[in-house]
Amino acid sequence: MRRSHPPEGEPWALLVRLFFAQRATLPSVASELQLSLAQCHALHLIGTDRPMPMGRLAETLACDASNVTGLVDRLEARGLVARRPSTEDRRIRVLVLTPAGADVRAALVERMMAPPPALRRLSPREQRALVRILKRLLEEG
Amino acid sequence: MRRSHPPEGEPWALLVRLFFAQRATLPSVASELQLSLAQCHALHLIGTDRPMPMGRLAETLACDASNVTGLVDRLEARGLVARRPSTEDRRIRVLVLTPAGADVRAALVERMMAPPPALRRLSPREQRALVRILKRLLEEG
DNA sequence: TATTGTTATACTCTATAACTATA
DNA sequence: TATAGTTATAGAGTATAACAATA
Repeated sequence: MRRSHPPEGEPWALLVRLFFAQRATLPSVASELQLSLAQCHALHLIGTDRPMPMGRLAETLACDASNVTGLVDRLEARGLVARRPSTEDRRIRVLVLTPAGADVRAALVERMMAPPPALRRLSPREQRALVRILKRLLEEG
Repeated sequence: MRRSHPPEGEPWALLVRLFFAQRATLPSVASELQLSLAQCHALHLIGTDRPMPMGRLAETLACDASNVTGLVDRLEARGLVARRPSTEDRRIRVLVLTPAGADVRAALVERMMAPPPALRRLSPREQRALVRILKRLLEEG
């Protein structure tokens, strides 16, 4: 194996390890809620701030529109989301969460956003330093 | 929407945002190399330190063994991996990278591990602080 | 008997292309 | 003519259950 990536101690290598460690928990959360990863992602995006047209969901998920049709079909069949006609453009269908969908989404966000125990072991000063650094990392992309 | 998850400024919320921002780049790396995400993951795991029995790959990928059969079928059809009989237990098949597979894997790791430009904007002191904090976060799991 | 990997089957995810309704 | 969404179709990922070879 080539050693072209950064060595162990570099910050990025550590972040990647943290990503993978965290990524491993998402499938268990998903199966706990009887959702696929794609459904988790979609449910997370629907019903945040503003109504979600299907086209915008496809764009945000970076997938084809035809894919969203089937994805929403299944979420709708389970009573989690509903299609509503747009009042402005009759071609557009906006997605809304049903009460059941809002509950599942809340449970999902709850578990997804639950900080790992290791984070609580950081001192307040370390937590502030981490927040400051992460904000700088998120400034651009 | 319920506000049960940590508010914006909390370190974990920021890490999750960074996680999703980074995760969004993997599909483009994958399609660049003509690989699916599952194939990326498998290729990354095969050919690291020791030979990889199919059963251990299934375990590490947290998926069923029958899934690994098809996954390896396709990687093998593309000439990236090969099945070898185990010398110790004739039920076991171990996976090895072909030279072409090692090249693709190296390109994958190269791109996956490339630090984002934002990381370079951190001062050396910030980078050291980040490394120290991330090591503490990774101590346990 | 138990374990490793495969096969058969079914469902979900994903894309491309052709289509309908609307703009 | 262009756009939003659907349908048809195909390939990949995933799981369960039944199976063959080996332990």
